Amino acid sequence: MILRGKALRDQVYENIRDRIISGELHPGDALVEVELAAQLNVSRTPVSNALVMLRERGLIYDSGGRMEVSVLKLEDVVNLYWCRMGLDGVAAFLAASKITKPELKTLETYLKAWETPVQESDLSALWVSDLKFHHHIYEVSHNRHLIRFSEITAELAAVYRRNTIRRMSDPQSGTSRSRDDVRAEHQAIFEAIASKDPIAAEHAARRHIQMVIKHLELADMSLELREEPPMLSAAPSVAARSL
Amino acid sequence: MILRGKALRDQVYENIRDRIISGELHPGDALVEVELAAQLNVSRTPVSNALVMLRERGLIYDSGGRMEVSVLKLEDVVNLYWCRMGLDGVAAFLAASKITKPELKTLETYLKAWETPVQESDLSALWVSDLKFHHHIYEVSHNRHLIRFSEITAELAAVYRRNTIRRMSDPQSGTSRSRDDVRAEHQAIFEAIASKDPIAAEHAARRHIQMVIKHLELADMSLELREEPPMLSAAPSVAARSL
DNA sequence: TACATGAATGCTGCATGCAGCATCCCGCAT
DNA sequence: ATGCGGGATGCTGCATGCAGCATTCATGTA
Repeated sequence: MILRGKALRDQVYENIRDRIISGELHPGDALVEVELAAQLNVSRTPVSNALVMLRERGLIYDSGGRMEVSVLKLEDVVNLYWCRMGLDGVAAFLAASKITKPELKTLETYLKAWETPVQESDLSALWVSDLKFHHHIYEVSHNRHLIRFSEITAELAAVYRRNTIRRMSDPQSGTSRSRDDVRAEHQAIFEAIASKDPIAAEHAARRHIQMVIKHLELADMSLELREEPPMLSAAPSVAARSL
Repeated sequence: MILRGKALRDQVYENIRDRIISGELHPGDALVEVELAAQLNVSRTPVSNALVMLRERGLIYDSGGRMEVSVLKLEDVVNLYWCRMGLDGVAAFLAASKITKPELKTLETYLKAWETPVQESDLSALWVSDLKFHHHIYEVSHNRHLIRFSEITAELAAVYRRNTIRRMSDPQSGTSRSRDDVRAEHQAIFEAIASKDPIAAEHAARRHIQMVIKHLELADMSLELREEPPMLSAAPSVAARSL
């Protein structure tokens, strides 16, 4: 059930991380070692280690002894994407410098996913493609530090995305970017990399993130205006928190 | 001796980190929990936790169960500085956007340290100024993720610097950058930030890191040419390893 | 009624015991 | 001499015991 060849603490880490990203654990929720240990049928030790790892990556934080799921405000996520702008830019630059034929073909595969029509409901499929596309550029950079940072930022961004997904993608908000916009930006990145033009690639990658940041701020503004009816998504976080 | 108000594991983390950076622990050295615990008069638990933290930050790595001090090759460090180029650029951009008068004054203080003549022997003083200068730009960006990444990269770079310091600064190598070069680059960054010109600031910051990368590669080349007499610095790592 | 004080609870952090695994060394056989 | 095998060693990872600290709740007093 929870046993494999891998180290227990890593499994616990992944489990908690996924539960945070999936929204099962809400921002602000306290992470109690004995509870988690009981849930996963392990002792407190691997849980404690996993919490240290989670803290190192910013997914949880130390609230005076208690560990709690990080609460990412818009400012945090915008800050996160500022990092991404720098990192994605460099990754695209390096990728354009050294990408190989087969790597390029793989990248094209992820790009194409945006062209095939997708159900409105199945936005998650697009996200996966999006993640794969960007991650592959990092892989191609063959820069392990860059890859590490991309993973950290991706995990953090995923948490925020989860907690705002329904709100962000709400068609009524009118702030959702069209898939075509995103696709076009990805296309530009891809073409610059394909034509081995590092400067153009970096430029395109940065431009893409700039649009994301712009959209984040716009969406947030529109949300605040409509925030009167508390929140239409998921279970009220208050209830979950007291659990 | 080792007790304070802070958590033991954090103290252990700092202790080991500093010993890695100072060169007391060499790349490839095995980190044995019981040994470290005995040296610091603590149990294995906080040591184990510290090792998890160190691993998360890339200072050590898992070598099939054993934890060993990371071995940073030139390629790794160049990769690290590619990250820095993206991050420093963004930090400078943000700093130029929002720096305040007092913050600017502080930054100028660190800049000035490069103007006062320093003994050839006391290069470490310059490094500290260098670190403070760059770190302050990150602080001013008021972006906690950016600050985090800067600390991670700075720690890793410090390890490499330690292991190449004597070689790099060897006057005979002829590859050392003059202090004036560095000072001029810092000056450019400072002026762009002072004049609240984000684009110029990012440009200057990136240019600075580009020079660092260039210098790293040059220095390494010249080292390889003179590498015949194994290594003139420190104790042979073989001996230290078997210790 | 409001505030202060003290006890009980619950959780973390550290220490230690235990088992499993890999490594290394030595001896034996080819 | 070399290669193979078995035993001993040492280390990690996990479990658990223990103490200290903070929070909370209840009770007593102003």
